[in-house]
Parts: sequence; C-alpha cells; structure tokens
Amino acid sequence: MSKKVARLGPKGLSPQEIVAAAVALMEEQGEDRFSIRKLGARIGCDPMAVLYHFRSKVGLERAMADAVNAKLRPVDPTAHWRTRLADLAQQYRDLALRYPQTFPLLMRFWVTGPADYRHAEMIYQALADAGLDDRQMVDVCFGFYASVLGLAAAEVGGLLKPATPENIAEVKDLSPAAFPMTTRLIPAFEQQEPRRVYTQMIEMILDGIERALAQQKAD
Amino acid sequence: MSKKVARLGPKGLSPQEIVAAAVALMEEQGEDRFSIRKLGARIGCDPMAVLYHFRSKVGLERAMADAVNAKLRPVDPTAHWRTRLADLAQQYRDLALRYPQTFPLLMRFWVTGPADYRHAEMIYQALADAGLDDRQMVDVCFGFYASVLGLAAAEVGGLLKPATPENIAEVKDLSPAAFPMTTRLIPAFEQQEPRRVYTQMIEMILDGIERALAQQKAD
DNA sequence: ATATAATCTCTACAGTGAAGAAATAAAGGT
DNA sequence: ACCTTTATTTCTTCACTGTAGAGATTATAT
Repeated sequence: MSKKVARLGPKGLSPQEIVAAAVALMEEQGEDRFSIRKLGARIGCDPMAVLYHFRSKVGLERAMADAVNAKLRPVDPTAHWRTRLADLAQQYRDLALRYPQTFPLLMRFWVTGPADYRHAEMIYQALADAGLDDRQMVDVCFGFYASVLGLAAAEVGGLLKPATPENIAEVKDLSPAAFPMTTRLIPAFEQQEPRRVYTQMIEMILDGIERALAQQKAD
Repeated sequence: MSKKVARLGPKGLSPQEIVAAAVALMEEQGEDRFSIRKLGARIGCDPMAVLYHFRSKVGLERAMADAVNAKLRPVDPTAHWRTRLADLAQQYRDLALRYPQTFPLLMRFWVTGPADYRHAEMIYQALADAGLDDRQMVDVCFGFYASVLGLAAAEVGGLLKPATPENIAEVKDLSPAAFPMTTRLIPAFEQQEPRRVYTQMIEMILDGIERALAQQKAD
C-alpha cells in the first residue's frame, strides 16, 4: 500500500478550492441543478478531474458537507455551559441560513468528517461542566445535535416562517369542528418569527437538560 | 377554469396506487436508484403516465412524503398530554425505521399536505391541555416537530447507533490532549442504543416544555 | 352519436454520473 | 542528464435520467 502524496498537478487543482467552488455553485443553482459538469466548466477543468479527486459525486458532497461544517468557530470555553450550547445552536442556524442549499447535506451524511470531532468535543465539554454522567453525555450530545440540525433544516425549509396568505386561506377552508385548535390559532400563525421559534425551542431543550441534572442529583 | 374530475382511465391507474408502488420502489432501490422509468416498468405503464398524474418527479415525491406521513395514527385524546406527544414522537421513529429511504422526503418538503394538518391539530390539542398560551403553542408545535424529525432522520442516518470498530479506531487516533472528552467516552460510544438516545431526548424536550409552563404560571 | 375532457403512449432531446484508456506532468533515484 | 514511478488531467463512450410536445385512446355527458 503506497501512500498517496498530495501534490499539485499541472492545473493546480486543490481539493479545498474545488469544494469551495462546489459549495458556491450549489448555492447558486440549488441541489437538482448542481452538476459535476457545470462545476468543471466553472473552475476550468474537465469534469472528470474533480471526480478523480473525490471518487464520486457522493464523495464530493461529503466533502462539501464537511467544508460547511468546518466553518463553525469554537465557543468560548470559559462561558457557562448553557450559553456555550446556545451559541453553538445559533451558529448552526446561521450556517443554515448562509448555505441553505448545501446545509441539507449535513443531514444526508450526519457525520461528515474531522470537523465533527471538534464540535462534538465542545458539546461534551459543556455537558461535562453541566454535570452529566458519561452515558448521558453521549446520549444528550447526539440527541442535541440531531435536534439542532432538525431545527436548522426546518428553518431553511421555510417551516418556521410566518404563514403566507395562501397558508391562511388553506387553514380557513378546514372544518372548525375537526380542527378547532388550528383554526383558532390563525392569528398566531401570521405572527411567527423564525428566530424566536428557533431560540425558544433551544432554550426548552436546555431546560430539559437542566432538569435531567436535577433528577440525577436527587438520586 | 374547469375542474379536473378524477376518473379512472383505461389503465385504471389511481394516484394512490402509483404512490404506494413508488414508496415500495424507493425502499427497495434507495433514493438515487429510484427513477420514474423503473416505476413505470413496475406498474406496467408508460413512465409518462405517472408524470401526467403528478406533473413532475418532485410532485410525485411530495405525494410520497404525504403518503408516508399519513400512516401516523391518531393518538388517544384522553391520555395525558405528555404521553400523547411521546406517542407521536415514537410513531415518527417507527415510521422512519419502516421507510428509511422515503422518510428523508419529509424534511425536503416539511409540510407535505393534508395529513400534516391532522398531526398538527393533535399537537396543538396536547399543548393546549398542557396549558401553553397561543403563541407558545405555535412556536413549540413547530419546534417540537422539527426536533422530532431531526431525531428520526438521525436514527435512520445511523448517527444514534453504537460506534463501529472503525469509529473507535478513528477516535483512538485523536490526540487525547486536544480531545480529552471524546477519547474518555469511548466505552460509552460502544454502548449506545438508538432507542434509548431517542427516547431520552424526547423526554428532555417534554421536560423543557413543562418547565416553560411552570415559568408561565409564575408570571 | 358526437363533443369534450381526462388518460395514456410515443418520440425526441438535452443533460447526467461514471468506467476505462490515454495523455500529461511532476518527483526521485541513478 | 535520463528514466521510472506515481499523481493529475483529459477524452471517449455508455447507460440512464426527467420531461416537453404531439398524438392516440378511452370514458363521460349531452
């Protein structure tokens, strides 16, 4: 087994630059208009060259997910564990809003590469400082991560946005007898604010963690 | 504008049957091997016939997502609100495990169709019984839904599974100085149980909701 | 029976990811 | 200097994709 030594070829294509261009293209075109051929044209090389570096389109997508993931910055380790986790959650939200087309890739692969270990370590640190035991730390870390990604994906998917007039019209067509709550909540639908929904839910999850702590101490 | 009256054509293709076949095919082949042509071959009609019924592949996928979503059964309205929400969450988990290939479509469209209104109404009912005010009900409903889908997607994505020997080897290669927690938690990684992670996280979220209630009453 | 509208099929097209062979260029040893 | 080895990049080709557009077919209502 010979080690493949990274080396710049005649075109000087570095995987990182390819990935950066790929993410940019993905954001411009959206997932189903993104193609390796267009990417090749964009960076001025044969499409097969990029496939050489990533073995397959899926391989490239993995790398793209990791590249986006790696943009998270470390949280302040001296801050309270709650604010650290809240900060992380907000960063994921920002990431999703900044790379709406690429972000869903994070949920296609879930664990994308080396960057993930850094983030997980931060979460573990926070949960350890909170006082969770080892098993709970792992459980909560993965659960927290999955929930946060779900929320962020919902945000870019438009679920958290205030209801459109069409939505409202649709809800008004529902039978009030069968949907008493839904019809009653119409005014609230119009006043939704994505950021508020997101933040409140994160706070609730953090509250849940705190409660688990209290119960643990009671034992 | 003339209304299009549903009617059975010569082939007797009903949209529902097409969707059912599509979901089955998706589960067999996976997302990237799924194609309209294969679906046409499967149900014995020209591929264009299915496109006629759904206008585009995306239209079909929407319908598939809604069909899977519609498989949720109503929760017992006499049960405690917490058990109702926990029941719903478990149903989403079961759904994801039963239709692992199709489930991600729910997060591609987020709101899929009429079935969603029924589920949302159940959540609103539960949250109303819990005692949340209108604005919080809407916020928490969407937040809860997004978190649950995130958790369920993580489950089918393999994030919640116990670490494989390869994972462990990878973690052992990390520097213990830079990753003290991650390396220390190796034994816990091996003992992960998807169901436990999922359930515990749901309980924590429900705890968070309860805490919001308590705070609300204190005002 | 005829008009009308809903269903379904056929053909054609532009575009896709990838396998495989060939070309090109860099690095290292002699 | 040359040559070998290995890493890049290109080219050709293939099977396959979604869908636009035109036409054929069939059911229903008048």
